[in-house]
Formats: sequence, C-alpha cells, structure tokens
Amino acid sequence: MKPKTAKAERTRGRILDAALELLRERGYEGTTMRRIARRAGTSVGSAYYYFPSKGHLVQAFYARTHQEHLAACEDVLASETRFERRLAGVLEAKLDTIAPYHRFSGVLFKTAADPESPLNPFSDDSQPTRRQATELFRRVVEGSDLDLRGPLARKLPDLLWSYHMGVILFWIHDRSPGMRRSYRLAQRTVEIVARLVRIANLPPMRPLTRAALELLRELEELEPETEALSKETADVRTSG
Amino acid sequence: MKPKTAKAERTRGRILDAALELLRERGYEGTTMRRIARRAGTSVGSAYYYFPSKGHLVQAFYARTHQEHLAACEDVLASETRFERRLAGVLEAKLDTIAPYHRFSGVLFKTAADPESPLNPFSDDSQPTRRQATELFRRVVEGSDLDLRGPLARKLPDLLWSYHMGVILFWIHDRSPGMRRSYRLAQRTVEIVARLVRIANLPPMRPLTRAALELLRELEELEPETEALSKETADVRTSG
DNA sequence: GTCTATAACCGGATAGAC
DNA sequence: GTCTATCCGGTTATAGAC
Repeated sequence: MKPKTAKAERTRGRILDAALELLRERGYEGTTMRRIARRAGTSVGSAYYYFPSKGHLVQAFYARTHQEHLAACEDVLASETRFERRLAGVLEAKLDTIAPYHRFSGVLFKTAADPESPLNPFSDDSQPTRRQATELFRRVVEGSDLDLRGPLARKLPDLLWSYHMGVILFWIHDRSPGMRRSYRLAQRTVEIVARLVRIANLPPMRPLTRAALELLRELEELEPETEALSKETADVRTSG
Repeated sequence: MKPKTAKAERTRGRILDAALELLRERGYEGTTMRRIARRAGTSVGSAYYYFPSKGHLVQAFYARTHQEHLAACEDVLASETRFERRLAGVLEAKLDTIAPYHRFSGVLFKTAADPESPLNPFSDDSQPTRRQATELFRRVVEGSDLDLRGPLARKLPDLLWSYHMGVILFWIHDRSPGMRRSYRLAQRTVEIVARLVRIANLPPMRPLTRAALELLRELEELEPETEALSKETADVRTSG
C-alpha cells in the first residue's frame, strides 16, 4: 500500500492529486475511478493498487481539509481566552473550511455514516484523525477561562467533539443560502453550551452532571473493545 | 407509480413482499434488484416500474417497522402516566422493533443520511412518516404528568424526536452483544432528559431555556421552505 | 518482489420494444 | 405494464513489465 520506489511515490501522488481536483471540479459522483486514473495518466488497476477503495481516496481528502482546519484555528486559539470565543472560532473555522465541499457533503457523509466504511469517524481507520480532533477541543478548553476540575474537565473535549459533529450534521442538511442557518446555529449553541458548562458545576446542578458523567463512564465500560480484553468474547470482533 | 388495475396491485405486492423477505434473509447487499424480481416472478423493469429505486423499496420497509413500533407503544402509552416511563417505554419499544435489522442498519442509515435520498428523514418523501413520529412524542408528553406550558410545551415533541434519532444513531454504531449499550443509553438518558425538562421551567434556568427555544424559532425562520414563499428565491428549490 | 494495465464481473439504473 | 438488452461505475482477477 505504501509506495516503495520513488517512481511509485510519484504515481501515488498523481492519483491523489487527480482525485482531489476532480472532487472539487465535478463532485463525488462525477469523480469516477476511470476518470481519476485517466487524469493521473495511469490505469484503474494502479489506482486500486494504492488506494483500496474510492472511500480511502476520499479519506485522504478529509485529512487534508482537517489540516486546513487546524491551521485556520491557530489564530483564535493563540489570541482568545474566553471559552465562548475559542469554541465559536473553532466552529466557524470548520464551517469555512468545509464550505467549498457542501455540494457533495451529502455523499461524503453518507459514506461516512456507514459503520463498515473506513470513513466512519468511529472506525479504526479514522482513529488518528479523530484523536487529533478531540485534541483540538482539549486545547479549546485548556487554554480558556473555564475553571474546571474532575471528570467534567476530562470528558468535556469528547463532548465538544460530539457537539461539533452535530453541527456538521445540521450543515449537511442545510439548504439555506450561504449556509446561514449553520453559522447561526453554531453561534447561538456556543452561547448555550458555554452557559450549560458553567452552571454544570454549581451545587444545584451537581447531581444531574454527575448522572450524565456516570453514564459516559458506564457506556465506555460496556464498549466491546474493552470487553474483548476479557476472556470469553475475544472472537466477537472478527465475526462482524 | 400507484397501481391502477387489480393485477398491477398484485404484482406490486409480490415485489414488495419479495423485497422484505430478502432484506430479512440476506441483508441489504444480498438483496439485489435482480433477485427481488426473480423471487417476485417478474422482471427488473417491472420492479422499477413500481418503485423508482431500491431506496424506495427500503422506505416501504421502514414504514412497516414504524407501524410495528406504533403498535408496540400502545400499551405503555395507555397505562403509564409518568413522563419517564412513557418516554422510556417508547424508546425501548423502538429498539425492540428495529433489533432484527441491526446487521444491515448501517447501510440503511447510510442511505438515509444522504440529503438527496428519499429515505432521509428530513426529505419531503419522509414527511408523513416523520410527522407520525413527532405525533407519537406529542402523545408521550401530553398524556404525562409533565405540566408544561408555552413554547417549551410546543417544541418538546420535536426535541424528543431529535433525541430519539440520536439514540438510533448510537444504536447503529453499537457493536455490543444484544445492543446492551443502546438500551443502557436509552434508560439513563431518559432520566437525564426528564430531569432537564423538569428544571427547564424553574426560574434560575429560564433565561437558558428561553435562549434555546429562541434559537429554534430563529432557525425555523431561516428555513429555505419558508423563504421560498418570498419573491426572489423560488427557483432555489428546483436547482438541487 | 514492486508496479501497471487490461479485461472482466457485478449490481443499480434506464431505454425502448412489445 | 412487462420484458430484454444495455449502460455505467465500483471493484477484482490476472497477466505481465520493470
């Protein structure tokens, strides 16, 4: 899968470049494997030699936009300390970064939603990207004026990642001009989320917060990956 | 699309039955249009005459499980008055109803997630089913001991529908034996949701609740459908 | 052994004859 | 309304070239 020779390296690069160009130019459906190969000056077989499926090609594309997003976040993260601003900045940067791909976001998401797909954000293939993403939200929290301790502090980045996936889900279905509704949703929910986080630690809310965090812990415990370490269920994984 | 003669009615029925049988027996991928046609004793062309795409066949299948779900809810809705129990009952009935289809839920969801797909819960094609579903959650609320008034009362059914979609999303990716994690998630989040709803109307939470409801209202206003009624943007809809 | 190319295969979808 | 033949695109088998 990884190219061994310099020539192969170039071929792989040409295939990927051709795919990314075509995705921008013609969207997902218009980007056929035959066309990718033709533009890259090679053959379908070659493309499949380097990328196991069209989905993996798209994943490379994802990785690239993720890098762009990270870069676009640096400014806010370096200059702002208010939690609201940091979170809003990261979300807006995200919406800006993915804007050019809205026309075929549906198909991308469609593929990404399939639990069997390598694009699915919960899949093993995506784990590096996902880890990077939660890491980003960890920075949002840690560099902020939020003064959190305990389990909420530990879980918040994951929760924010889920929240941000929700915003993206909304964006995918957003048909308003300029995706106005999505930007609005992000701005306004950031305020709400921030207020929720700030009051979560106040005494009257403690039991509720504790219940929610306890649930997260419990669900993690039930995770098949965790169970697989115990004796009897090791083969469950391979049967799926 | 709708059969006109009695013979056509029967053909359509045979095709649908064949499709549903095959979906149970062989899952989504194993259910090819050619196989459906063969089992129904007809041809691919015929199948496409009655159902514009494989997706529409699956939608019929959805409608059927939705009916099963409704039936499975009647008992709880008739006997319980506590909001928690009603909501939990409806969710558990849902998980029970869809359990047999978990192996190919991913593909179903994958199709459903595509904004262009007729299966997408936000699409026009799905509007009847969706309306029925929110109606169900309206019954959950209205027959319960919750004493709500104002905008929260009006929006709660929609919010609960979204929440229940979230549970299903989790279920789709749930790989634990017997979908234990999903049932657990439902039970526990029901408690949390109920507590949230009950405190949302208390004075200290009022501003937050108001902000959230105001956001919903605002997003509805930005909806393209609403805008399309105004003069200039009428053609936006047809271009998608 | 590392790549590349060609010719299939398979299944969803459509055209058009009857 | 129903059928057959065909297109189209993802994917795979496989034969060779370097």
